[in-house]
Amino acid sequence: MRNLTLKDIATALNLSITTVSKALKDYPDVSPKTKARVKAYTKEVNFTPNAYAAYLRTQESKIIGVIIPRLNHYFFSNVLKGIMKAAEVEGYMVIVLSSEESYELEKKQVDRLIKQNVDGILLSIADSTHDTSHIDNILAQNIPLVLFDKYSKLSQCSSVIINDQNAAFTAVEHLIKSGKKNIAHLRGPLLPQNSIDRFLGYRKALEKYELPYKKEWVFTCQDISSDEGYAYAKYILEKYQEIDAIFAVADMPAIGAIKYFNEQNIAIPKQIAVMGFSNWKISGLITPALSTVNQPGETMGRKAFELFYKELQLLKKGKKVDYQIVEIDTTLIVRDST
Amino acid sequence: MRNLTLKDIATALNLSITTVSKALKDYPDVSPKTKARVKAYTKEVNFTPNAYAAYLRTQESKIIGVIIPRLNHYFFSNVLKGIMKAAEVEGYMVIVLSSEESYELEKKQVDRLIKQNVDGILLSIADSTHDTSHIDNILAQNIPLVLFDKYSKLSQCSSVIINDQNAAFTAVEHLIKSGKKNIAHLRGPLLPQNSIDRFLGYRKALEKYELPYKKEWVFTCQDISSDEGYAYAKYILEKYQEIDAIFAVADMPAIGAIKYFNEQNIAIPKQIAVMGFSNWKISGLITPALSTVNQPGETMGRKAFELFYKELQLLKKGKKVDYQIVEIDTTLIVRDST
DNA sequence: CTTGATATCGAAATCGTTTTCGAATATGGA
DNA sequence: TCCATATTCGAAAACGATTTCGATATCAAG
Repeated sequence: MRNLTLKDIATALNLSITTVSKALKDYPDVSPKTKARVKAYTKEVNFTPNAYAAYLRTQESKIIGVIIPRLNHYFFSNVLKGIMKAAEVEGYMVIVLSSEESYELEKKQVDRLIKQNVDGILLSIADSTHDTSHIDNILAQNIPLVLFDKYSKLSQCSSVIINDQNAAFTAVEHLIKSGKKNIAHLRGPLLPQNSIDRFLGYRKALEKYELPYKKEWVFTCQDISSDEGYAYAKYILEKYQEIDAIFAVADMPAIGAIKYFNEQNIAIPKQIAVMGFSNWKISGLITPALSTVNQPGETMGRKAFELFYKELQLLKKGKKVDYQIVEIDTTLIVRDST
Repeated sequence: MRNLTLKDIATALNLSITTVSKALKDYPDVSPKTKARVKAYTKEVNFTPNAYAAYLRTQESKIIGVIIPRLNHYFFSNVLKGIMKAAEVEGYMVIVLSSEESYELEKKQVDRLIKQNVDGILLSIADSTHDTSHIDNILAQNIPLVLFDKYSKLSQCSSVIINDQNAAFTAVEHLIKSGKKNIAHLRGPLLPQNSIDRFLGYRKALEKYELPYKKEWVFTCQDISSDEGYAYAKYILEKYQEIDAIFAVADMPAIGAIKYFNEQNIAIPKQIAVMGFSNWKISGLITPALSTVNQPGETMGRKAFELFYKELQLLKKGKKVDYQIVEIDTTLIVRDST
C-alpha cells in the first residue's frame, strides 16, 4: 500500500505530472476546468505531495526545531504548546530536543537541527551555556532563529522574553507593601540573564524603599529545585530569624521552603511570607497557595513562532531581516503565602 | 553558505559521487585507502548527507512521530523524555504532536504524521477516542506503531502499559491495611481502559477484604482535575461523613481533595486518608505529602521506542512482525496522606 | 489568409542521495 | 605470455516533487 505520487494522479487523470503539480499549486497557466478535476480527484484519494521530495526542490522542510533546557518542566511545556499550536496553523511540524541544561548537549542539538535542514530554530538556552558560538553559527547559515525566555545578551537575534527585572521588582515591592522589611532572596545560578535580572529587580526594590540589602540574605540555587528551597528555609530559620519574607527565583524553591515551614508550623505569611516566580500549576494547589509572578508560557511560544515565521517570509523574499525583541507582559498573582 | 553535498566532496577529492557515498557507508568495493581519505575529509569539513535526499531513495526518514493527549502533563513529559533519549541514541528525531484529549484532533494528527512519512508512530490515545479506525489505518500502511499508557483493547498492536488493575488494587489494599473501611473512589471518565482498570482494581480490593462497595461512593472526574477533586471532597464531607479514605484515579484530583481538607482543617490521614496515582513531582511537595503509585514515565517512553525500533528492523528484513505488549512495573509510594 | 497574442499543456532539468551494474585496472596462476 | 579472477571505481537510473521553457491550440485583428 504505497503512497500515491504525482505520477499516479497524472496517469489516472490522463494528464502530465507537470499539470497536476501546477493545478494543485494554482498556477495561472492551467485551466479552471482541469484544476477542478485535479483537486476533486486528489481530495477523493486523499493525496498530498511527498514532503521530502518537495524539500529537495524548494529547500523548505516545513519543519522547525525547538530546543528547551528541560522537558518535564511546566513552564517549558506550556511554551511548547504555544509553539505547536501556532506551527500547526501554518502547516509546520515541530521537532523537539532537550539540552538538559547542558551546554555541550545544546551545541550538539543545534548541530543536529542544522543537519536536519529545519526551516528555523527556536531555542531557550541552558543555564550552563557560557558562549554563543553555536548560536552565531545558526545565524551565519541564515537559518531563522528565535530565542525565548532564556536568552543571551551576547547574541544579536530575535527573542521573546519577559522583563525579569521589572517583574521581580513588582513582586518584591508587593512584599514590602504588605509590611515585610527583611526580605531574603533565593536566586538562581550566576549565569543566565534571567537570574541576574530577577536579582537586580530584587535589589532595586529594596533600594527604592530604603530597605537593607545584605548579601548574606541572598542564597544561590544551583538547580532551582524544591530541595534547595527546603534546605535554605531551614538554614534561614536557624540563622536569620529576623527574615520575614523570601522572594524565590522560581516556584520550585519557594514550594520547598513552604514545605519546610509547614513542617515546622511556621505561620505563612504572618511570620514569614514566600513569593515564587513563574506560576506553575502546582503553586495554586499547595497550602498555603503560593503568590507568584505569572509567566505566560503559551503566549511566549506563540510569539516565538510568529517571529520565526515573519523572518522566514522576509528571507524568502530576499529582504533584509533584522532581529526583533518582543517583551511579554507578566502579572503579579497574589495568593495566600504573602 | 550552502550546505555541502556529495558532489562537493567528490570534486574536492577527485572522486566520483558514487565512491564518496560508498566510502561513507563502508561498502566493500572501495579500498581502505580511499575510505580513510573520504572519511578524514568529511570529518574535517563536517559533512553529513542530506537527510531528505537520502529519504527519497531509502524511504527512511529517521523521524518518528509521537502523539500525546496533553503537553503540560508531568507524566507525559517524562514519557517524552524517555522516548527522546532512546531515539537520540539511534539517530532518530522526534516530531511531537498533541491531541489535546480530542478524538478528532487525534485522527488529524495521525494523518499528518502519515503524510510526513515518519518511520513510526508512538501514540497515547485520548480519553475521548472511541473507535480505532485511524489506528487500524496506520497498521494497514505497515507503519510501525506503539501505543503507550493509554491503549485500547480493540487494536492489535504493540503497547507499553502498566497493570492498572493490580496497581490500583495494591493502593486500595494499603488503605485497607492501614485500617480504613469506607473507601471512596474518584474515578476517571468512563472510556479509557486505564480508568476502567483502576476502578476494577478498587472493587477487587474491597471484595477481597469484604468491605462494602457502594456505587454512590464512586465519583467520576471528567477531566481529572484538581478542581474536581476539591469539589468532590467538599461533597463527601457534607454528605458521606462515614467515608474515611479516598482513592483517586490520579494525583490531580487527590491534590484538590487535600487542598479542601486542609482548608477545613480535616486531619489527614487520621480522619480521612487520600491516595493518588501517577506520582507527579508535585505530590511529594504538598503538605501532607501524597501517597501514590509511581508510574515510571521515562521507562515507558524508552520501552516504547525500543519496541518501535525492533519492529522496524524486522520490517526492513521483510520478516513477519507480530505485536508485543510490555508491562512496566509500578510501585506503591507511601507518604503522609495515608 | 496571415500574423500576433493568449491560453493551456508537457518535456526535461533539477534537487542530493543511494545502488545497480558494468568498466577498468590489477593480480595471480598456468 | 595469456587468461581468469579480484579489486576498485564510476555512469546512470532511480526516488518524487517543482519549475523553466518551449510547444501547441485557439482566436481576434489586420
